[in-house]
Amino acid sequence: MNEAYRSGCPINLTLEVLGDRWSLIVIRDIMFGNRRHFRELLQNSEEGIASNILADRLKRLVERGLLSREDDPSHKQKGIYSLTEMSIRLVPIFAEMGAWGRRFMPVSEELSIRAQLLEEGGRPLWEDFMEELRVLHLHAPRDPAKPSVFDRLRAAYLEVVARNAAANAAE
Amino acid sequence: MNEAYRSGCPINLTLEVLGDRWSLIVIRDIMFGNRRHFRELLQNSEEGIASNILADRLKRLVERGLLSREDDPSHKQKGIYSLTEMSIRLVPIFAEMGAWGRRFMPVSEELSIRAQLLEEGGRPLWEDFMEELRVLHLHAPRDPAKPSVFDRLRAAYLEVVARNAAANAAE
DNA sequence: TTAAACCAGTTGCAAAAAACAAGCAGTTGA
DNA sequence: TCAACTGCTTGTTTTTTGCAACTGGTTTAA
Repeated sequence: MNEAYRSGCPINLTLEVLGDRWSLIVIRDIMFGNRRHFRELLQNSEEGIASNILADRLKRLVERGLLSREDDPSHKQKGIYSLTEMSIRLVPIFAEMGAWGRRFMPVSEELSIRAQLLEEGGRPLWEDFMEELRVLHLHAPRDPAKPSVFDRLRAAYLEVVARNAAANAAE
Repeated sequence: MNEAYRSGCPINLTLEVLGDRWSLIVIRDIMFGNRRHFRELLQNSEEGIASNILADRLKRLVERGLLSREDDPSHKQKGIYSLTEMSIRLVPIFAEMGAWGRRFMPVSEELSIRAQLLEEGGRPLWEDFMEELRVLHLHAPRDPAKPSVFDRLRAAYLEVVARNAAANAAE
C-alpha cells in the first residue's frame, strides 16, 4: 500500500525501482545469461545471491512490471521468468553502466568483454539486442536474416574464458 | 578494510559503488542543481534526505573518488563538494536513467523537463555538458564561445515551474 | 516402487543499514 | 552580544540484508 514516491524526478523514480544492490543483478543474469528459473539464477550467481533475497526481488520485479512469470509446462514446479518491454529497455542503462565500470572500476577481463562489445557497438547494436530480447522473452517474431547479438556476446565471453583457461593450464 | 568486491563484472562493480537509494541522488543534486554545500544539499532536497545519511554518503563518495571536498575560503566551517572526472562521466547513465524513468514511471513535468532535453540532445549534448561540468568542478578552462548547457537546462526547468505557478494562480 | 535428487521457495535469527528527531560546538553578521 | 547559520553527531527505532537450515512437493533413475 506504500505507493507514495519520494519525488516525481525521473532519476529518483528509476532509483526507487532499481536502486538496490540486487535488482539489476537479477535482471542482468536473465538478460545476458538467459537464466530463466529460480535455481539457475541462484546457483550460477556470480555474486552469490541468497535464496530469500532472490525470491523477494523476483516477486518485487514481477509486481512492478519488470519481469513476468509463467509456469513451465515441462515441470509442474518450475516457473519461467521473462523480461518485459520495461526491462528490455534497460539495455542502454546496462551498456552505459558497463562502460563506466570498465573505465573506473577493477573489472575482470572475462566479465567485461561483453560490456566492451556493447560499448563499441553503440546504440545500433543495443537496438538489435533489444529486438532479439523481444523475440526471446516476448515471443516476438524473429527475423531469420539477422545474426544474433546474444550469440555474439556469448561467443566472445566463452572465447575469453577458454583463452584464459588455456593460459592457466600452460603455466 | 572491506575492499573485497562481489565480482569483477562491470555492472556489479558500478552497482557496488552506486547501487543504493541515495548516492546518485546526492550526485544528481550537485550536478544538475549545482548544490555545493552540506546545507544546500540537505535543505533543498526534493526527496528529503536525512542529515546522517547525507553525511555518510558524502564521506563515502569522497573516499571512493566520486566527489572531492575542499574548505570554503569565505567561511571557515563550510566545505565545498565538487564532482570529479569519475562522477562527471556518469552523465550518460543519468541521461539514460532519465529517459527510462520518463517512459515508464509517473514523473512530474517540472522535474522531467531536464531529462527530456538531455534525451533529445543526445550524446553531443552530453559531451558539451560534461565539458562544462569540468569547467565548473575541475577548474578546467572555459570556452567562452560555447553557450552553457547548464544554463539551458536550468532555464527550461524554471520556465516550466513559472508556467505551472501561473496556471495555478489563475485557477 | 522406492529412494535420491531436484524444484521453488520459506522461516528464524543476527547483523547492518536507514529513518527520524534532537542536539552540538564553532562561525558569522548585525 | 546575540541570533542565525555552519557541518555535522548522537541516540533510538524501524527496515533491510545475510546466512543457514528447512519445507512440501516433483521428477528421475535403480
